[in-house]
Amino acid sequence: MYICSMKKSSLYKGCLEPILLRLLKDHGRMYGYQMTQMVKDITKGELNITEGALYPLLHKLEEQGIVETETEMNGNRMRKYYSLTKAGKKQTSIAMDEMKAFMQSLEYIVNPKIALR
Amino acid sequence: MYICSMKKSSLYKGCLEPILLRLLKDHGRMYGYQMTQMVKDITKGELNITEGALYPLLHKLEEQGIVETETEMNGNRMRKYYSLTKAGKKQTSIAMDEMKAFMQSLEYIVNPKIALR
DNA sequence: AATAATACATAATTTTCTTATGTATATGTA
DNA sequence: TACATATACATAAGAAAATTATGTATTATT
Repeated sequence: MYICSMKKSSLYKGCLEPILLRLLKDHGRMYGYQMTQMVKDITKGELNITEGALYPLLHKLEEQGIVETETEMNGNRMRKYYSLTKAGKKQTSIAMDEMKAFMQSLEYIVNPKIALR
Repeated sequence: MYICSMKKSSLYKGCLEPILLRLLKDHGRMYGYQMTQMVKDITKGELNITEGALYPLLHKLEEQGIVETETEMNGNRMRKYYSLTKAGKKQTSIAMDEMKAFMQSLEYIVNPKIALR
């Protein structure tokens, strides 16, 4: 075998939806590009959401009634603002509980000494 | 829209490989079924690795020279033991660093007050 | 003037699961 | 003893959820 310069495959696969829900819960009303920048900022450059993942997911969430949108013009440039619906807030609450359980599970696995009694 | 009993979609998508590497790093030599049971145990039933995800991944890791195998009989029943190769240990070290960075990123997002200075 | 950043969108492809199915042995239980 | 469950592997079909590539267009920077 040979060691190649393994490209870091994305671990956050599967976590993108709860991440976006959390952002919207905390910041109320955001547009897509803003979400990518904010996630990059608060994770110190670690998590970079690709547009190909972001926009289709936002569209799906809108279809499902989790988020609702308002399109605004910033100069000549469009911004599509997303915010949680009532159902979306309920869903976010569930998703956050799941996330916390998931993160605890990862702790148990990655830091067994600390996590286990 | 209507609220359905949302099935918890698997958040650990993408994390399975580092999870298995961590297990093998900590426990040295394990067989597949044992990995599923151990993960279920230490996560208190939260993470349930399906066989359809587990075995193909183990085979891939073997192909890549990350793990090596020894087949043993337990009575009349086969067990295929996996352990990290030298290259696998190096890869595990990298994967663990990535995992920790990822987990920190999730903390930043899910617990912004605690995580941010 | 050219490049990078902002801001959206979508299609093709790949990765990585879930679900279903199959084989076989061992164990617990009614 | 028969049946269900647990142990132990494997693989195929399908779905989910990304990546990568591409496209349009405006604004800011060098």
